[in-house]
Amino acid sequence: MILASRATGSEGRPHHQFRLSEGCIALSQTLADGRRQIVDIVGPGALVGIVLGDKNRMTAETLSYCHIERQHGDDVDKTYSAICEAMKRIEAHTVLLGRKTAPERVASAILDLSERFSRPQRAHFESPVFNLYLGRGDLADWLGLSLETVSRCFTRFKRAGLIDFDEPEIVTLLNTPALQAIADGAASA
Amino acid sequence: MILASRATGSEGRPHHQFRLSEGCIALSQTLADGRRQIVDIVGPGALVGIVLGDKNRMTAETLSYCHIERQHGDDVDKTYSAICEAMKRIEAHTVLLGRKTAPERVASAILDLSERFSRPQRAHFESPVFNLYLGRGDLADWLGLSLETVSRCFTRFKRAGLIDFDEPEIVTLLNTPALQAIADGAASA
DNA sequence: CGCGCGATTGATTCGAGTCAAGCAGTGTGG
DNA sequence: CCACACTGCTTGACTCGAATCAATCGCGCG
Repeated sequence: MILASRATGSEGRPHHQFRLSEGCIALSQTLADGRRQIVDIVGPGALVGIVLGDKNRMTAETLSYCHIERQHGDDVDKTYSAICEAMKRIEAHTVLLGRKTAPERVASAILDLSERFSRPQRAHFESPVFNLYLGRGDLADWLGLSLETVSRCFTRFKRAGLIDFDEPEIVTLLNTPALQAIADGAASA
Repeated sequence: MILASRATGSEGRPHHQFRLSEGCIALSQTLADGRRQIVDIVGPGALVGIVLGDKNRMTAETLSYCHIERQHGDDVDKTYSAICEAMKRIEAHTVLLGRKTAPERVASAILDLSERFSRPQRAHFESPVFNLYLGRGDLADWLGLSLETVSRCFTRFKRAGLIDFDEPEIVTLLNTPALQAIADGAASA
């Protein structure tokens, strides 16, 4: 499914925003020769359409069943805090893309997505399990890597006992602190 | 000069924003081991403090003499369009960091900065000259490259007759379309 | 002068990309 | 039911672009 990117009026600020209440959406841009970069992954609670901005050539595609509700633009405080969230995500991602190594990127992504898409845990002592809505190729386009490199990092983390997965999209976190250390650039592998 | 990053109220939306009327400011984040990433370069007319968001650990440093004026937060339309501009900049930069090669990044940066910091041209047939407010190291931290790679790209463009410079911070554009082609990933070198 | 800082240039290394199989799961049609 | 194609993931061998390491240069300054 492709969403049209018309959430705003012709020039001024938008009269309403769209809030994603359920699901996962990827916003991406593509260069002339086909190189693709996913600019943001939108999860439940976030606004679709801010990142789209006003006149940006941006493609949005849903990565799951999605439910979007209209939020009236009058709720300025709510909108403002959602914009701040989006900014924070993109800033953090900028650092990731500019300065982190491949394993650091993948660890960061796993932790980020696990927080935003974690399934309700049955018991508090269970390891958190979550659904990666992105395939390896989408992850690559989000993290500025190649599909193969992403895959290699996953198997490396799996072999190191940091994560586990049987189906490649359903991931269990086995050692969150170690992953965090890698994501922060404090650990070697 | 280091600016404190307190432009907002404790939790809600800010009561006022700060608009940069003159000069150039770099907003950056740094990883534990010292790797630095400049997240945005703020030029005249743009708001300082949006990108800072609410609770972001972000360093702002001026790269020139700067003049900042307070803009009251009530001017929502103006603020909104400034936010859109900032979003556009960061989105474009995300694509740059994730998917562009070193020469493409440098060409993009030169064109971006030339637009935002071009000196008034004496005559319309003159080649545009502008002041790079960033040194090679800052450019590297902005473009996700090493200082040396940035330098090499500059000399490469100079030898190819695309740009010229005597002092390394004052650049003349000699072939804007070719630079644009490189920036867009449509040309090889 | 001698020092320090920023930029340039060169030689070498290395991380991630590319190219190329191979494998499992899923669906389709004979 | 099986052969076949197709899609997404994994794995391995090799290449290459950019990082790193290391001089060197030029300039401003105490």
